[in-house]
Amino acid sequence: MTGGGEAKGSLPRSFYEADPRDVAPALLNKLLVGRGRAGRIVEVEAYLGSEDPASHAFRGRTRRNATMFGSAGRLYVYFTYGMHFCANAVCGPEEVGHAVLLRALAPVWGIELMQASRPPGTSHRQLTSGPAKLCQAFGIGRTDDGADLVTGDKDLVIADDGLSPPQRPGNSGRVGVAKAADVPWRWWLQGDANVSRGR
DNA sequence: CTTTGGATCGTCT
DNA sequence: GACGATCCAAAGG
Repeated sequence: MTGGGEAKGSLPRSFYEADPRDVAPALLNKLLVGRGRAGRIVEVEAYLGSEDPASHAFRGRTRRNATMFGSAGRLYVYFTYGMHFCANAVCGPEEVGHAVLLRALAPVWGIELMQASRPPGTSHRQLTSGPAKLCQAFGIGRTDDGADLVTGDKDLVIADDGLSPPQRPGNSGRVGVAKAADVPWRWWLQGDANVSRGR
């Protein structure tokens, strides 16, 4: 019995109600499932809200980042570089703006649908090997901001299929951030071909 | 293999 | 008006 209106197989909301530096590595080897597709999470980064100069939430709540200040277990989707979307799992208590950026997946099923959502000729390894790539492969866009990963109201959940997180994940500073470049809040599944090129 | 620059526009100052 | 939690193609070694 899971209770609480959880979608079948999805992680409980309590999973997300923790420090993003703990949630992030715990998300490795979980599955992003929905829209006829599934991918195993192989790379993540933690962002610590108002305490973190690199976080969108650092300078407080705005219209764009409002989802980060809401319930844990929702998806924060933002638009950047004039053409890309990236997706985060909101963590921690409400009003603190904590989140985990989903940086890369290993395709598991629905691969033909992912191919169809990416540019023609995209290789298997490049389907979901970056934060904007995986959003494109799953058809995640601005209307998915705020999607509930626990109830699956937008047909997107994170599920546990029994594979544990790696005991010894790779760990480094975060990619593409100018500020707080020293903190090692990026984790990945070592040896996985779908991890994005770091720095 | 690595490096560089263009694309493209919502958001906040 | 500046600048992205990026990606890709093209150019250079």
